Parts: sequence; structure tokens; C-alpha cells
Amino acid sequence: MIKISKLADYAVIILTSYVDEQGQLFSSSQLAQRTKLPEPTVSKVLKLLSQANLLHSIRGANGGYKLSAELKNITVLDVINAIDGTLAITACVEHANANSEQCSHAGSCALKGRWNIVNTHVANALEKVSLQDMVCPVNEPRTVNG
Amino acid sequence: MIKISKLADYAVIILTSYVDEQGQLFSSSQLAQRTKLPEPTVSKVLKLLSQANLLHSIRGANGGYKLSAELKNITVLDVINAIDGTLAITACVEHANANSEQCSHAGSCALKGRWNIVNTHVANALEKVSLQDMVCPVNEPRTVNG
DNA sequence: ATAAAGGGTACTTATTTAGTGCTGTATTAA
DNA sequence: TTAATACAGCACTAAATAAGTACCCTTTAT
Ligand code: FES
Ligand code: FES
Repeated sequence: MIKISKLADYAVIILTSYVDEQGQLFSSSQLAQRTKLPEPTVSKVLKLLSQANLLHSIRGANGGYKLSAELKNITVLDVINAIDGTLAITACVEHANANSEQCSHAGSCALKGRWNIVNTHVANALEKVSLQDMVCPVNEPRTVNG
Repeated sequence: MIKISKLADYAVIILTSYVDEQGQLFSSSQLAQRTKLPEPTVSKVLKLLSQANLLHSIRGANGGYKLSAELKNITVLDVINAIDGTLAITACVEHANANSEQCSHAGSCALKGRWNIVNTHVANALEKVSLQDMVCPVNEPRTVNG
């Protein structure tokens, strides 16, 4: 099944929780409370987001995390790249990126690296949606009963 | 990690192996040989493809599978749907499709079903690529050393 | 100095996916 | 009408991956 990892899902929830207080600083425990997600997991996600420079971290007492950019300038692809590493839809694409040994299906395969086409299409699709787009406008009917 | 399942990958390889003999009938063991994939796995994939009507199966001695449509009319999305079921990029989308209980993040989440947007974008992307597109043109330089 | 907060890494557990095996049914041909 | 071939369906096992947890280190404000 083609699925976005739970951690990436959490990451989107965490980042979008900044929506009305962009630029503000929150500690990992504050973010856990605000999103109602378990603190250790939130902490793990925050570390990854900070490594990818989607969040800027401030250490020490009264430290925390703040957005490095506005939500409208962060794409879903950015988040996935931050959490899961570079998008590689199949093992074949992964090999191509890593420039490592040949694809396991080798000579017998009619595709010969053509998965890259699909990978690019998916990446473009994920790049089209910003986190701001992901936030539900206040008065819009919800598509799910969450 | 967002990744296409191995079985779906196999399915694409199997289906594209028909490229120069579309309309022809092959048994599961023939297809296994042609693609150099393990027979039990090929057999499993073929059953799924046949259930999804991408292949038409003929039982009994001299039976086998043949394409239900031309490769140019089968999309990567069709294959993924056949193997993995309807595309649902996150648990949230899955709930929405199943019309089941609410998303686990419930009230605290700013998204409220907005993953559907991303799901649709990805589905569109996968629908743009046909299996014919996936086949490497004979004289085109390969992008991978497979 | 001490407490608060992030950084990094490694380990364990849970979940998912892939792979295998078995039994049944349809079809052909001797 | 029997034997052989080939697909159908289900259920089980094993392997791979992802998620969650724990621990210890570094930074900074008071
Ligand atoms: S899948 Fe990699 S070359 Fe065929
Ligand atoms: S992720 Fe489903 S409503 Fe928030």
C-alpha cells in the first residue's frame, strides 16, 4: 500500500498547529499538549523537522521550536522529505538516487528505470499542496467527522 | 516512507512483459519465466490482477492470462488499486472512504479531512502514467543500469 | 549550581508486507 | 472417464519496516 508514514502525518499536524501563531516559540511539551499527541513521539518528530530546517530550535531553558518559514511556503513534500528522506517510490528509484548497484530485476525488466517518471509525478503532486492549504478554513464543511 | 508495494511493482513488470505480444495468452509459469520472478509470487499477483479485471483468466489445461486492455489504457493507478486496494494516503483518508468512525486525531486537529486533497493529487499523478509509458523505448538511454 | 529544554543514538515492540502452502474447481485431451 | 494442467481462494509463516521508548549528553536562563 502506498501510504504516508504516521510520523509524517504527525509532522503535518504539529506544523499546522502553529497556524494562528506563526513565528511564535513552543516547547516540545507545549506542542504535545496542543496537538494531543504523545510527547516522546512529538519530540522525535520535532528533532527531524529541525534537522531539515523546517523548524528553528532554541536550546536551553525557555527554549523551543519556531517555524523557519510561513506555512504557505512549506509543502507536504518538504515534510515528507524531512521525515522519511528523499522520496523514492520504488527500490528501483532508490538505487538510481544512490547510484548504487543495479536494480534487482536487471536485464529482464522492460522498465529500466522508468519508475523515475512516476516518482517525479508524485513529487510534483505533493509539492503542489502547502501546509496552509491543509488547514481547514473555519467555516468550510468538514469532509470527515474528526 | 511513501512507497509502492513490491507486489505492485511486480505487477507492473508482469503486465509490461506483454508489451510485444498484447492479446496473447500466457500461463503463470510462463510469465514467471519471462519476468524471472518467483512463480508463487507471480501467481499471487496474477490472481489479484484478474480479480481487478486487468487480466482475463482462462482456466483448465492450456489456460492462462491475457490482457483485458491495451497497455496504453492501463494506468499505474489501476495497478496499485488492483494490488493494494483503493489508494488511501493516510489513515484519515481511509476512515473517510470507509465512512467509519472519526479520525483518531479528532477535534484537536486543524486538518479535518484535508488529506483528501493530497490523496486526490497523488491519484491524479498516478493516473497520468500508463503502462505503455513505463516501457523503456528501445533506443533510449537507460536511467539506471538495470 | 540547578533546572529546563533540545540533540543524538540505540533498543524494543508493533505492524505491515511478502512469501508459502494447501485444497478446491474448471477445462482439455487421451 | 480419468488424468493432467492450470486458475481460485484462503490461511498461515516469516521477514522487513515503522513506531515507540529509553537513555545520556549539551545548551542556556535564572
Ligand atoms: S524495476 Fe528497476 S530496471 Fe526494472
Ligand atoms: S488527520 Fe484526520 S481529521 Fe485530522
